[in-house]
Amino acid sequence: MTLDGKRVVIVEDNKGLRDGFELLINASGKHHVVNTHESAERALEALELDRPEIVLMDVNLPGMNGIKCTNEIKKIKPKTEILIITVFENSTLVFDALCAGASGYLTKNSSPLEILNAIDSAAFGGAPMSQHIARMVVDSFKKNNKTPLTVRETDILTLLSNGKSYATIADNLNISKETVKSHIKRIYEKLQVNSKEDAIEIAKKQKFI
Amino acid sequence: MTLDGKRVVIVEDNKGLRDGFELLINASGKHHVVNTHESAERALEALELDRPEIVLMDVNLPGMNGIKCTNEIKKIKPKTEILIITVFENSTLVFDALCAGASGYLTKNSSPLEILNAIDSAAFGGAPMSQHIARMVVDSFKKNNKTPLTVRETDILTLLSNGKSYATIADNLNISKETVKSHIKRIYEKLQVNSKEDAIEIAKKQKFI
DNA sequence: TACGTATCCCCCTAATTGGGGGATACGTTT
DNA sequence: AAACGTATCCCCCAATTAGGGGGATACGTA
Repeated sequence: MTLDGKRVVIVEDNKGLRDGFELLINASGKHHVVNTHESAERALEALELDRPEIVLMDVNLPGMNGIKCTNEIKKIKPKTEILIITVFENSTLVFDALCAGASGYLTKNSSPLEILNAIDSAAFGGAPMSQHIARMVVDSFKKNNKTPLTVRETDILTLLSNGKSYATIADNLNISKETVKSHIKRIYEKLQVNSKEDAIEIAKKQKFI
Repeated sequence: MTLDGKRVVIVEDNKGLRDGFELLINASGKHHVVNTHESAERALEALELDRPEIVLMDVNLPGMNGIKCTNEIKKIKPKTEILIITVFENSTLVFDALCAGASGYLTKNSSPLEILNAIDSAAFGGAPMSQHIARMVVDSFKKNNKTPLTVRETDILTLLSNGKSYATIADNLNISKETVKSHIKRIYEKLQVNSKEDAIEIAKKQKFI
């Protein structure tokens, strides 16, 4: 497969790393770094001139952080691919970054080759992630198999947790509203709660739903 | 990094592919195939004897499908790493597989090297995915930046969509219940709905929340 | 100045929720 | 055969909630 060179911008406050990434990418001959910035604010100011197709973004920056910056860039130029490169792999940070529109998430111990591959991958519509991050993301979907709830109860609690009323749930499942009530009573018993809110909170925490 | 050989089981109804995968893995010298099965039912029967550490699982199987089988294996042996290998990359299928506990999702056009790498990755706690699948998964987190809702309104609708009552939302945000009501009125106006259920449905569909 | 945003208040009614008490039917396990 | 779990449906009742209507104040920005 052929690969056009992409316009890359680097946002990283550490000068050593910034220069290192720039050298690495330019030396590869595939892509070219059009600019580098030491803060999110500077990167946003220069966005229209830089016209990056790919941005390597640090998270911990002086002033505006990299996640907020990702969000801002996506608002202005939604097609920009943003790769987070950071030492932190805190799960909240990872999911916040992805919600903000980041296309990938690499840790700074990635090898030069991995970083170049990640840029290629992003250029081709992939989502490069460090192994550990990828597992974190995939695991976030995984349901707990040790649920005390029956399939029917799980269905009903899931609908309830999506803001549906008893009537709507009954309608969706083609059963009577009274049946829904009965199931919910059992759910509350099993989870040892006595309100919708508590049931949802506990069930989500334990990934029953 | 060193790598212990893993016990691999293949579940695939196509004999050609099944034998091909087996040959590939055994020839690599890293891992060994302890058994292969042409159906989910057979694989489950043999689970205790096979004691697989990694399972390559097809989705389209005669009888029980690969996703249901993934769920069953995870119930009995939660530590088993299951890699889905299929021609289908329908998004519902991908997310169902991950919810069922699959650790990775590869498409059948993956090269032999990619498949071997995926097994290594799974053995090391990664989550191997084809580029396109990875992007699908990452994109599922992405919020729509073109929301008509303000930050405050988005916060409130998010809490509402998690089953919270006006009172709880007010409490969480340290504002009066009347303020919550005001915001919700504005949200309904903007989304042109007049109920919680409709607002949540529309907002979710458009990834405002 | 006007607009959007965020905050708070009143009134009112209908719908919803949750707790209590049941019942029937079906399949599995003891 | 009896007990259990599951799924289905019904009644009554009280408190809370949701939604619609009408406001107000304050702050910052266009």
